[in-house]
Amino acid sequence: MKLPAGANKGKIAMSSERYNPRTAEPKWQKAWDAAKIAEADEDRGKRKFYVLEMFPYPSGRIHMGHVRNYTLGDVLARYKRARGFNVLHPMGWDAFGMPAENAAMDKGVHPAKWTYENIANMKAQLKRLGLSLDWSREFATCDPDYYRHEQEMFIDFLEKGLAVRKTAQVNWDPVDQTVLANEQVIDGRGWRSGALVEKRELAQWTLKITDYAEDLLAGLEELEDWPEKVKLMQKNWIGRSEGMRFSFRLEDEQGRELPDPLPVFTTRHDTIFGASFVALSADHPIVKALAEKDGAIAAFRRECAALGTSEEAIEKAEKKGIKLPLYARHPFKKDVKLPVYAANFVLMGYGEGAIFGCPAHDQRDLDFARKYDLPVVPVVCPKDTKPQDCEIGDEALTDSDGANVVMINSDFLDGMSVPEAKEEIARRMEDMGIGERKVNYRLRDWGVSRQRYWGCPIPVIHCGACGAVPVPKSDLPVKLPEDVSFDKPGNPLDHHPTWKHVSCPKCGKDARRETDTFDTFIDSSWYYARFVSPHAGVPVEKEAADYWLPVDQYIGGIEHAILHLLYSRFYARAMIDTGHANRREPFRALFTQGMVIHETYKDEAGKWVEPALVVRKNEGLFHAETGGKITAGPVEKMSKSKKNVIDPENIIEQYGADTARWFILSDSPPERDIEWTEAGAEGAWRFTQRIWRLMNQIAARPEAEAPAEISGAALDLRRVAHRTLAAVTENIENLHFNSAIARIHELARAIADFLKTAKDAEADNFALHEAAQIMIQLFAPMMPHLAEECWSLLGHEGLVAQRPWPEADESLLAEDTVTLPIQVNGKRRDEITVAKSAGREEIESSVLARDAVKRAIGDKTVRKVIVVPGRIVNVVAK
RNA sequence: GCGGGCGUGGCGGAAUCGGUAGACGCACCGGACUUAAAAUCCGUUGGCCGCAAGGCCGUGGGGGUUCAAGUCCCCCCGCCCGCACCA
Repeated sequence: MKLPAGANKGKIAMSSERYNPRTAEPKWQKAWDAAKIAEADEDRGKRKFYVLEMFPYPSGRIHMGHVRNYTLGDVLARYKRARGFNVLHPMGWDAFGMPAENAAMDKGVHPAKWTYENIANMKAQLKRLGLSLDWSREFATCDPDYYRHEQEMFIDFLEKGLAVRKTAQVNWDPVDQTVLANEQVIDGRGWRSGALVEKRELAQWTLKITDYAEDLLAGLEELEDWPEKVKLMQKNWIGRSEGMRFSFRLEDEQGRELPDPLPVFTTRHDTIFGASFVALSADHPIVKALAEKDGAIAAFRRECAALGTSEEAIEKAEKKGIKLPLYARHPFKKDVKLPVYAANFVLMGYGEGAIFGCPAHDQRDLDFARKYDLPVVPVVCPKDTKPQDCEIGDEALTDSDGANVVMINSDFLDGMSVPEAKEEIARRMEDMGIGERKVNYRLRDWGVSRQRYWGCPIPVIHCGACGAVPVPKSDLPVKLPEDVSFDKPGNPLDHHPTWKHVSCPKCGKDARRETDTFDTFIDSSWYYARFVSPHAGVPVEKEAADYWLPVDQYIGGIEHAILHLLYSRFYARAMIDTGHANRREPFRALFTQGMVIHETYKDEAGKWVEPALVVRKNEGLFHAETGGKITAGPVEKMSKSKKNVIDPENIIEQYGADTARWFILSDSPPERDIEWTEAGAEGAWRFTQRIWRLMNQIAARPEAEAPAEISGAALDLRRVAHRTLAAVTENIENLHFNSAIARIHELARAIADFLKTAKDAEADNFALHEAAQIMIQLFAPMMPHLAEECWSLLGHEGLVAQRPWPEADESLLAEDTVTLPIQVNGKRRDEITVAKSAGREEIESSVLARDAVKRAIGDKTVRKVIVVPGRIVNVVAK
């Protein structure tokens, strides 16, 4: 658009109305939909960028955490598109799970109806945020077309032996009436219900994640763009430890040797000469067998089972045991028999469920030995202590550093370092054929059976004759029955009159369908891969996966550091081994965002009050309705229970999506918690209006051709604009959105200042239009609606959303003069502006000639002048 | 207990490599415009001393390395997070 100089000038500037997001935002959202800006290009010749945010559970309404998560992803998606990438930015729904069943029980709504209605609501809310999502790829995990592939892959896992049926002690959530995986038990309580978890023996389907323990650990090394914290948490969770598995010969009280030796696991085989007892888990098969004949042992077992696994329970729990009528022969001391106990601190699920106790060098063993008056023999001694002076008090000596300690009281090991002693024992035990080196993991296999309705049916049929038979793939999907009732506790699938009664696919006899459904974490373990070919007849279409995977940037909350992110990494591997994909790591880069937090409020009665009802006056806070005094409490994660929730819907209604997006990006770096404040939101709103006024002023000026010569203030403005462009580009690349926003504020200020004195000259108008255009493009990823509105106001064609990212002019980034701070003895005293090309001597002499410098030097002698080119000058004087 | 992170004005935070500490925003205060309000605009704001010029102190505390430390090293304090009887 070219206007004659002066046309419209004044008129527009005077009449610049306020920017109205309520009309502008829906308009541009429609324009984007029509232009399909967010749909990934099928052209696979282009560089791709797959940005994914953790998909939401369709609870019914979006919350501020979603706004933050999806805004972060959207900024990146829009930016990468402008940089010429073929961007995949999809959205779906993690739609199975308990809340839908709870709604069914509370309100009598069918889980499917409840879920799909919630999805519709939330989708509309997400659209109002102006997110550039490729909705053509949308799916919900409860769509039979999604879960049929999950069933198919499970059948492949079964064939590969990656899925097995195991009877195991499981975590039982008595409130949700279902099994939980280890990862889903937090501090002894169910992750969802918060109920104290009980232990139960149950047969259930298990995925062999432990087969990949080593590879899951090794793979962490390659994940350079994952937060160290998350990698460390996964590493600790996998919990690799190197040690030995070896066996004791056992004798009964009459000295008769038992047929089977007793294997134990240890990482401190070097301390074998300090062994003074052997301890078995209360759930060890030997203890179970003995308990059948001995009431006291049976009672001890019951006592252990009753013990909770919560933090307090473990901390308070005394080391306790019961002597068993057995002895273990020491492998290296001929005549020594060690007493055998069942002990409450030995876990059946780790190692062999049996240990040898060396009290001098393990705190638990020491506590136990003191209680039962067992010998405490030190076998590792600090180098600076004489062996005969080495005594153990209430604290075990656990230092095993080769440099600090030495072996004592250990026959052929005496004088060795701990690593040497370990090696020697390992060698001897291997020679004797009683043990071998072994690596143990803390990680357990993943129990995936859940006794629930609203989940993916496990595609198996139990036949009296044939056992567990996979449903033939041609019969997939095994669909959930729709006519279910929730009036009885327990699993509605199990109660259904007909659903489970089927014939065996193998022999045709009457059989029973598996009524358990999958843990919903399975659904979310491979959804990222489904997005590459969401309508394919196979789980993942190979060519699409080869092009799009892995996810280039994954964004979500830290709370999934272990659960979801570890399961997904396992699934990627299992899918390779079953021929469904070929990327070992699903997420190349991971970003964990902080929470959205808000001040809490209480009224005089101590009840929580929602922020909307709090009025701020000079004298303090008051209740909007009752007028009572309000006390502000700590700033905490938004939660319904504390009522400190801000509904994104209200914010969008009041200020528009751009303001919400801008504020949530501006105040804190994205990995940290951000406090939502009314004042901050208003600040963001004011900024949108300020931009709008600026743009109106510029629009009133004619766009000019670049003049041959440009100097003075116009040149300075161009410099600021191009420098801001370079800085913001780098900030976005590094996800430093808060800093990017600070730079954009500065550019806005520079444009406003320039406008005060700008003439109606070609150079000035050119610089203004250029700066405006750059600024619009810079904030377009963050405030996309306002950007389009300004773009069109300035008369540009098309959509900013489809414009390539601007390039900074290198010649404008370079400075010809530079201002150097001058320090004298490390303290800043003055500054000097010199030509960039100025030499060291030149700078030095002009620095020393300055009054402020002379004053600071006083009567001292200049020893040295340090000139760091382009940085600083430091005069050292004594 | 084990492992990890963080600590900068009234607040959120900025500060590639060690190189002007406090960018930018919020809040506050002062001013302009207005009959008034809203909106907007301009300005001040780390602390102490000083009329000013300027000086001294200052990134949780203490020590160290360096011409120079928020940044590197050692010790301590405080807060936060993860795991937790894992042999």
